[in-house]
Amino acid sequence: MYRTHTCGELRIENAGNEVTLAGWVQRVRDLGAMTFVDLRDRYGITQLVVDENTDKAVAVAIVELGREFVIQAIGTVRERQSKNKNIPTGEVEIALSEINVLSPAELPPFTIQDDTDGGDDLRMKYRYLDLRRDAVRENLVLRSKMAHAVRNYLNSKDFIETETPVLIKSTPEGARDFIVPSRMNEGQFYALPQSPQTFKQLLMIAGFDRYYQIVKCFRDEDLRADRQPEFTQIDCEMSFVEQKDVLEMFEGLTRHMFKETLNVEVDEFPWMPYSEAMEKYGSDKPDTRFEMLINDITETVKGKDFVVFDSAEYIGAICAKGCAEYTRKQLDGLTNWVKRPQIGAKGLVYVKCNEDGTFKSSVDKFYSQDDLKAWAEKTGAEAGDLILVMSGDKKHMLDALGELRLEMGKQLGLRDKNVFKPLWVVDFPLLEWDEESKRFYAMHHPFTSPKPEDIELMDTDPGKVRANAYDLVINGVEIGGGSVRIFDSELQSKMFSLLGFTKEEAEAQFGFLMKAFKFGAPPHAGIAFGFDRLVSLFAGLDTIRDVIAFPKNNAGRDVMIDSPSAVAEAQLDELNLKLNLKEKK
RNA sequence: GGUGGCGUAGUUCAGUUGGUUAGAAUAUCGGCCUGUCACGCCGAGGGUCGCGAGUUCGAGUCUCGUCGUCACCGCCA
Repeated sequence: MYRTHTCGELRIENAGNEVTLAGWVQRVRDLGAMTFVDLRDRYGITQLVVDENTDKAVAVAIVELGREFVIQAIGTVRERQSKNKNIPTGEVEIALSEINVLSPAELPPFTIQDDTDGGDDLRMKYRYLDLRRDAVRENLVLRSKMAHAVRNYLNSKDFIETETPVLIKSTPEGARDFIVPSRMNEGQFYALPQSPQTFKQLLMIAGFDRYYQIVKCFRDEDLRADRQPEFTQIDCEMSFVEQKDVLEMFEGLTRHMFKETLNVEVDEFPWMPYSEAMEKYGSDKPDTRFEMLINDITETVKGKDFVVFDSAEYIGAICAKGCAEYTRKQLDGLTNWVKRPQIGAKGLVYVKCNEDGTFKSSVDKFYSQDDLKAWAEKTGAEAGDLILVMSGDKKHMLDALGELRLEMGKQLGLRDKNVFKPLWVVDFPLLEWDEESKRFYAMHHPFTSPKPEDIELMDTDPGKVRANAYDLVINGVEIGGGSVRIFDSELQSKMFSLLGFTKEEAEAQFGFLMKAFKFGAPPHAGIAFGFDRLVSLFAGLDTIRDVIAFPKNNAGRDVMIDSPSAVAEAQLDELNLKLNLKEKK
C-alpha cells in the first residue's frame, strides 16, 4: 500500500503515530524557514510541515513541488501550534521525514478549489480535473447514495434487477433512435433503446412479477440543460397491480430516497388530474411550492366593449400577492417578457389593487371600479395585490400564464430549492392530435391502457379518452412517468389502428409483443424515473450535467474525448456504408 | 431548424463616443519571510482582443459572415 491513512482521517489522538499519506498537492506555503504543504485526496486535506528539524533532502524536495503533484509523504503526526478549526484534520500536521514524488503535474488550466476560476468550457474539456473539486465530486457521491437507496428499497420489495439489451430494434413512435449498423447483417441496423419498454413488459409475461433496472437510455433529440442524449432511468414494472398500487410503491421509494440521502420527510403526494394541472397551473408539471393559480375570468370580463377581450376565446388571470407597488418599468418588463417569441403573448393587462381599496388598471377606459372589483373577487386578489391578465386562444394562454406564473414565482422568491413538493399528475389523455400529420399520437406510448370507462370513446371521440397514465412531478420538474399497460391483444390491436398502423405494420413492428400477449399476459403496470433529474433536484442544481461524471455538451459532443468523430474508410466499408454529406449552404 | 447571450493575459473579467504603448485581479516565475492555512511583502514575464471580410485616416469597440459555447423555442416523456 502506498498509504497507511487517508488525508481526511488523522486526529489529535493519532499524535505520535508514524504515518504514510498519498495524494495531490493542493497548495505550498513557503514561509522561508518553514514550509507548509496541503495534501489532498477525496477524503480531505492534511497539512505537511517542513521546519529547521526536517531532513535537508526533504526540505530541498519540497521546493520542487507544484500544484497537483501526486506525492507520498512519510512522517510523524503531531499537534499543531496554531490550529485550524475549519477542517476536521486542523488540529494535527505531519512532520515530514521522507517525501516521494509519485507523479509530477503540469500546471492545471484552472485552480482545483471550491470557487474555481475555470469557466464551463474549460472545465468540461478537463473534466477529470473538475471532478477533483469537492463540489463536483459531492454531486456524484450523492448520486451513488441515491442509487444505493433505490436498490435497497426495491430489493426489499422483492423486485428483480434484470438487464435488458442495448442493441435493439428501431421503432417509428416517440423520439428519434440512435442507430448502430450491423456488420454481420448487411444493410441492417440496431437501435439503442429509448427505454426498455417492451422488454420489461415481456418480463412480466415471463412471470418475473416485479422488475427494476437502473439503466441507460438514448434519444437522438436536441438537448437542454435537463436533457442529455444518453441518460439514466430507474425503470420498473409490476404485475397484478392497478394504478394505485404502483403509485403507492413508488411514492414509498421516493420518500425512502428523500429520507436516506437528504434526511427530509415529505408530505403525502397529492393526486392532481391532468385537466386540473392545465387549468390551474398551465402546465402538466405544476410547481406546487406556491399558489398563484390561474383563474378563468372569461365570463367576468366580457361585454364591456373592450374588443380585445370580447373577441378572445379565453381570458385568464393570476394574482401576484403584494405586487401592487410594481412600477411602470417593472410592468413594462413583464409585458415585454410575455411578448418574447418564446411566450408569444400579444400583451399583458394589469390591475393594481391599491391599499385604499381602489383599483388602477391598464384598461380603466373600459372597466369601472365595480368591474375591477369583480375581477379581484374572481381571482382572490386583496388590497396590495397585482392581477395579471392575458387573453387569446385557450391552449396558448394557459401555457403563457403558466410561464408567467413561474417567472413571478421566481421573482418573488417562492421557488425555494430546499422545499420539496411532490405530486402525482394523473388521468393524462391517451392520445394527442398532431395537426401536421393529421393523426393521433400516443401521449405516453402505444402500450398505455385507456381508462375502462373511456374505452367506448375510442370509437366516437378518441381525443377525449383518458389513460391510466401518471407522472411524478416535484417542484415543477417532471421526474418520471408510467402507465397501466394494455395486456389484451385485441385492445392493443385497436390502439395500433387508432395510431394509424396497418395490421401489417403493427405486426412488423410489435408482432413479438402481440404474440406474447396471446400466451397468458398478467395485468401489469410500470413507471420510470429520470434518475439524472432526480439527483440534480436533490442536489439543488438546474442542470443534469453536474450529476453526470462525463456529460455531453449542448450539441451532443463530448469535448474531452472529442466525440462523435469520423471513422476510417475501412470501417465504413466493412459496414457497407457510404457517406452522403449534404453541401452546406 | 429558429431566437438570444457570451468569446480580450494560463484563468476570471474591465475596456468610455471608434483615437497614443489594451488594463485589474488571480495564477505562474524570481527574491524576502519561523506558525501559515485564500499566508504576507517586493519584483518580473505573460495578448493572433475566437477566425475572416467590410466601413473608416484609424476597429478590442461599428457592420456582415463564420466557428465555439451557453440558455430558450421547435423537437423530446
